[in-house]
Amino acid sequence: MSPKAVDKKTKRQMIMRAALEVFAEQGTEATKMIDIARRAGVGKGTLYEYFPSKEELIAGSMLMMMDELDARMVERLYPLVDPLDKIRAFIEETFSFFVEKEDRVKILADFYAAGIPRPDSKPLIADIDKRYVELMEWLAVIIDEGVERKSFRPVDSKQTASILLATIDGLLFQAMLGLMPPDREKVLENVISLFLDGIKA
Amino acid sequence: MSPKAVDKKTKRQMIMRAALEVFAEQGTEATKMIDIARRAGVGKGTLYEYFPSKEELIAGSMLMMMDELDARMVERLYPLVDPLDKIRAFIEETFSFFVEKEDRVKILADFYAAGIPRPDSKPLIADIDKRYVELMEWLAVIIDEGVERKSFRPVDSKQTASILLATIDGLLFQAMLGLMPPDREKVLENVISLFLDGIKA
Amino acid sequence: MSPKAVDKKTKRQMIMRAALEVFAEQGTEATKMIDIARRAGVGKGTLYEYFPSKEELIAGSMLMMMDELDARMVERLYPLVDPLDKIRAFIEETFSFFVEKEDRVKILADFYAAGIPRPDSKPLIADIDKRYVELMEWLAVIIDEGVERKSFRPVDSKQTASILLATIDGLLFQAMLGLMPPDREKVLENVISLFLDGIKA
Amino acid sequence: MSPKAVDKKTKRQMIMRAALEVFAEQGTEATKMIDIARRAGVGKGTLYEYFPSKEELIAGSMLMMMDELDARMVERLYPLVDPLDKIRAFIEETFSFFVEKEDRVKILADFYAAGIPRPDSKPLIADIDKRYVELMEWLAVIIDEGVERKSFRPVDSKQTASILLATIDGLLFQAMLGLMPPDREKVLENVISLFLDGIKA
DNA sequence: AATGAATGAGCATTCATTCAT
DNA sequence: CATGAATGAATGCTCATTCAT
Repeated sequence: MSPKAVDKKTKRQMIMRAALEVFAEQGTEATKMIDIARRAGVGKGTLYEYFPSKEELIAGSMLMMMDELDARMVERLYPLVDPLDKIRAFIEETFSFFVEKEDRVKILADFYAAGIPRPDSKPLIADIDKRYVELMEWLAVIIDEGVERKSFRPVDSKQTASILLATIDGLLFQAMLGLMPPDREKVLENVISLFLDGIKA
Repeated sequence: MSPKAVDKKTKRQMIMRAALEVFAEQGTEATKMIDIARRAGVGKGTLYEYFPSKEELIAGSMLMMMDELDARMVERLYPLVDPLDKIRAFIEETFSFFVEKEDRVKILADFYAAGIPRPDSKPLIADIDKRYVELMEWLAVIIDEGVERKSFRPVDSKQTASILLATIDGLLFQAMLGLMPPDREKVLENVISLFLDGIKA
Repeated sequence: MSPKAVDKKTKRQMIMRAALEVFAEQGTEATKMIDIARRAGVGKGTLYEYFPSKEELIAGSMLMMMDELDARMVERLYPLVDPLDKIRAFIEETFSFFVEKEDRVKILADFYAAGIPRPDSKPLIADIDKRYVELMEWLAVIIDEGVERKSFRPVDSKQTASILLATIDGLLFQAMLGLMPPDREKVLENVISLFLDGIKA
Repeated sequence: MSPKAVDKKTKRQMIMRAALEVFAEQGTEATKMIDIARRAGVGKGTLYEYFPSKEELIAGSMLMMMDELDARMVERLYPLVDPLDKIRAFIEETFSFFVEKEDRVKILADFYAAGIPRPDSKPLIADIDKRYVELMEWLAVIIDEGVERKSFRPVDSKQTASILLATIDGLLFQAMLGLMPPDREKVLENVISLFLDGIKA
């Protein structure tokens, strides 16, 4: 990797980071290229040196965000052994990720919208569903471990993973709407407890 | 209510229904007023006789959809007594609603996006969060009933409702991305079972 | 043809006429859509009600011009019998057409450029070459008549037509550059005389 | 002239030659500076070391082409004595020049367009009309010689030159549109014969 | 009331030109 | 000298909205 290449890559990332900020504040649609350029501190034309179109810039930014979350997740879960700890950490980490950076959660609606398959045009982000499935399979492995260790009931691990992921997504959407209660700690505990013990008396 | 007034209201609804179809297919942003007009079989100008702007037409359509879901939910749950039956019916009904009509689920991303509070502009749909909260409180009441009847553990009913709603939303989002497994019946059973019994061995 | 249709067609022509004026003054490339709109006394968007793109507006205008010349030519030559008269009238009419309307001749370069076949993109005006060939064949018929009547030497009528047309075009290009002598009458006479008698002593 | 200076001049010409190639393929307007730079094998900035603007590069290239044609013409006609031979050679040489180099003829439309006087902006190539006039006068001298030697009728030599030049230009334009018949030899013969003997029986 | 032709504000994108290296 | 990354002025085109009929 020549120093040039690093610079180019770094600048690309800087632009995507600026874009994500503005996307979060205004939504991808309402965001104009000039807004991103100004936020990134570059000229409008410069954006097109790094991305062929607004669409690609959106897709790139979103994928970068996914990669960052993935990386953090791997790093966080790597040292853990107990499946229960892993799941707890998974939920915690996801929440932290989307809340720590101002408004990052507000990207989520655009993010999902970008993955919707439409009849006459490919989805904005091609493999968002594959990424999602990978995540689910990763969780499923953890759940399988738990089942093997007799920590969990013998559940359908894939569907259980799907449901857990759904719950996390759903809660993030509530946060997006401003509905999350201030004590996230307690919410987390309740999710864990509900997920583990159910609601039945 | 004069017959004229009824006609007006009916036509308004017809337009909103046409709009929802197109929104589902293309997303609200990509949908042009002319698309809606054509689908509704009216002229472009006519839309503006019934809605002052595209924004209001979007908001109106979404609220109509919410009202329809509400009405169906009330009708479906009204005869039920057992809190468990009510919750099961709630989940079932929500899924049916979003799946029975071709692609209705694809409106969801736009729907949530419409409710995001933005710094410099009010959310497209003003009270989406209140509606959401009402729904949650409704569910909370059901859960409270269950707790009272000792069917459920003594949980924080509001948070539990929030979590259940989140799970349902999340699963619908997965469906939106085309990830739902074909056997919704089984998914439903798993959700219910997980929600009731948790995962713990 | 309903009155609406007439209006639509008429307005389309009005726009093309305005466009031709501006094209002549500035060249097609330097002409902005807003220039044409202003000249036509309509809004910018209106142009797009009648033409899907600038390219199509250019092509349409040029074709209209060709049609006008064709129509005039037919009308002018129709009453004539003597091939020599026809050829003289053909040359006269072409010159008048391009000179009578201020600067119409200045469209010619763009006009021909529009017909150039390019490797990776179809020519702007698809059948300009066919139109040109038709014109040549038309002239060839006249020349054949002249040969038959023994007014002309037995020449290759197609090539002779090609050459005559070339001469006319070439003179128009000179006019375009501002090189035409003021006494067009005399030029015409010289062309006719040269074409008929050659230069040889 | 220092060796450096020669290099500079040589490089300038190399750039102009590259430019002409691209102009022929795409037209001057569609040609981007980067296209020329790549074809010339230099950086985009380098072009501006040799030409202050795209406009000047176009003008320079066109003038270079004219100079090349002039030089060839002088060399070709210099040994000839008979005015008829000169004229034949003139026509032949012009045709060869524009056909031998792939697509050179396709520059012609842009070339003429560049010479059109526009109301609010000087023509791209300032003296193209003067060059054209010089060429005509040169031809006129040849014709005068022919008249003097009684080879030609006593014609208006300037107008005759204009007409001959027009014919050549017009035929080149036909070639530009792809209309030239494959047997250029025969076309040439016909032009000569028509020009000399006319068409009259 | 219903319509759709007309409109122009607004935006993504292009590309000639500059200038730091 | 040579370069190409950076720039922003310039423009084709879209589409929500208006309003005369």
